[in-house]
Amino acid sequence: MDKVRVRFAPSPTGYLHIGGLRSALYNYLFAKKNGGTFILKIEDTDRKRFVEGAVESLISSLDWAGLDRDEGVFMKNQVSGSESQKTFESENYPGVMEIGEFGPYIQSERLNLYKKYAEELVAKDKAYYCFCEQDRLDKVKEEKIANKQAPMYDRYCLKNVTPEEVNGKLKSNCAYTIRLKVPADEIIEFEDLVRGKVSINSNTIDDQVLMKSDGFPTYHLASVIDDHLMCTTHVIRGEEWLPSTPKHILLYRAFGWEIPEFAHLPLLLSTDKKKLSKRMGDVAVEDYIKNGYLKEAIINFVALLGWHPGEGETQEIYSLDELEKIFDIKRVHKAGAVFDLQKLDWLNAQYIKKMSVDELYGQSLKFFAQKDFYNSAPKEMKTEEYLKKVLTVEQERLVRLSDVGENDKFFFTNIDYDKAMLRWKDMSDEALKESLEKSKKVLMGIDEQGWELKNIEEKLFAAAGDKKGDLLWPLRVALSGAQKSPSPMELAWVLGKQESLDRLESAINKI
RNA sequence: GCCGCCAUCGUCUAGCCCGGUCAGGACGCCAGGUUUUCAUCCUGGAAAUCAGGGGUUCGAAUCCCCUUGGCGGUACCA
Repeated sequence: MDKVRVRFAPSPTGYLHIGGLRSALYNYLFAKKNGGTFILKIEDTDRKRFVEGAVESLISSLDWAGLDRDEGVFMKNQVSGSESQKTFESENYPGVMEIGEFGPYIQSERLNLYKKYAEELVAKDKAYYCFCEQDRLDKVKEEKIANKQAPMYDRYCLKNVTPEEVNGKLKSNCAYTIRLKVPADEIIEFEDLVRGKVSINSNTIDDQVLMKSDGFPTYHLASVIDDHLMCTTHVIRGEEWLPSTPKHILLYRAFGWEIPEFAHLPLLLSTDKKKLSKRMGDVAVEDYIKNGYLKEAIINFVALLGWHPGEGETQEIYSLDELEKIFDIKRVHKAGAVFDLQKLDWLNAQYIKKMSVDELYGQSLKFFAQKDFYNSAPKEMKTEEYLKKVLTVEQERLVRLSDVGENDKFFFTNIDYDKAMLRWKDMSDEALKESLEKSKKVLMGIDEQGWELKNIEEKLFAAAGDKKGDLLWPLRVALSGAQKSPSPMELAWVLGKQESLDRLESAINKI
């Protein structure tokens, strides 16, 4: 077999869709597993749906996820000078660089190529010029639907326009499209890597437009030409392409080109089992990044949506490295998978627990910076040391990075609470005051050097004896102003000696 | 409408190819335990008559057929 070459080919119509990320991931994993090449190309042939900045956004989401390309489209600042491969700047996107022998990798920069091949198809009598205007096309479609027929093009231009007329219209710059001449009564069959044998009767296939009147190719033409010229060996893409694959096969045949292998991935569905859409919540990878999900969790989660390593594998946590080793395209499911956030949350929490405090700190800073309670906190509560302590305590409770501090705002703000909250069970005021004084005494007895979690715990537990609640509950509330919080020892440790004593003092003053 | 694809706990799934364990795991849910609260963690539980119906077979989630349902496509969008 030729060296494996696969591609991810998004359209710059918005941000990277979570389903797109999964397609990219499966392509990437398939390439890695087989020692192949992973290529990123851009399908920007629809000028109406083009979104400014989308190419750059697509690239940055892919990079965030760590799906490194071997070839294709990159940001300029990513390209190091020592690349041995051919590199060149994109014509249409200023910040973008293309790397590889098969470029350009952006379809809008390959227009001449598509035109040439489309004309070749006409010359071979595999395609024809069509001069029909949209009005007529719409009318034909309406009639067919009214007659309960498939709404296909009626081949008017193939049947009624003579070659002389074609030449005349071409010379006078009439708008035209080029359509595929689909042969009649043919069963088109192919072997899909995940679905097995798929077959369709050519009579149900429309004479697909290949070149649009604006001079741009349609997806069908462009992707086939690219895949051939770029030596793509495996076309791994979403299931929505399954019905048009026979058109692509017809195209390969018309050109006399070798047909690549196909693998059509099941769709990602929202909880109502419909195709995952914006209405059901976030679908853009960027949104997940903003919401504090880790790339490890997203990759892990999305990998298992429609694929499983097989019998005997009961593990749920897989790193990208592991996935690269065990991925098998033949084990991809056929049925669509519902995208359910609960398991993602669980996975995310698992990965957060596994992080070092340094890592957690590094990734949490930008989330802290978005919080009002953090921004208005005093300087000493924004130091690296202080935040790392907060994070140490929060680590096992965090589900998303964006939650940092949310449940422990008292680490950053003045606290305010009702005196009654201080009371453990039916403690008297007397006993309560005594309890707080006792805590104060214990904490005062620990010097700054000894202000370590372990030491604080030891001393406080020793003082509490077997009536832990009597001592610890009032202390918790005094330090946090909250009923739910980390342990009072952790609170004291994070807050530091002075702040802890201050908060205790003001609790005592409430009584 | 027409064409195509698909179908195991609420969700992600193992098992299906090579018929023969109470159909296994994970998330979520419920209960209990650990714990000064919350979270973590541990233990246990409920949860799929394998979409339905027919075959084939001593025996079917697994093989065959039909039905139903869901999804996708049906654009000068990808």
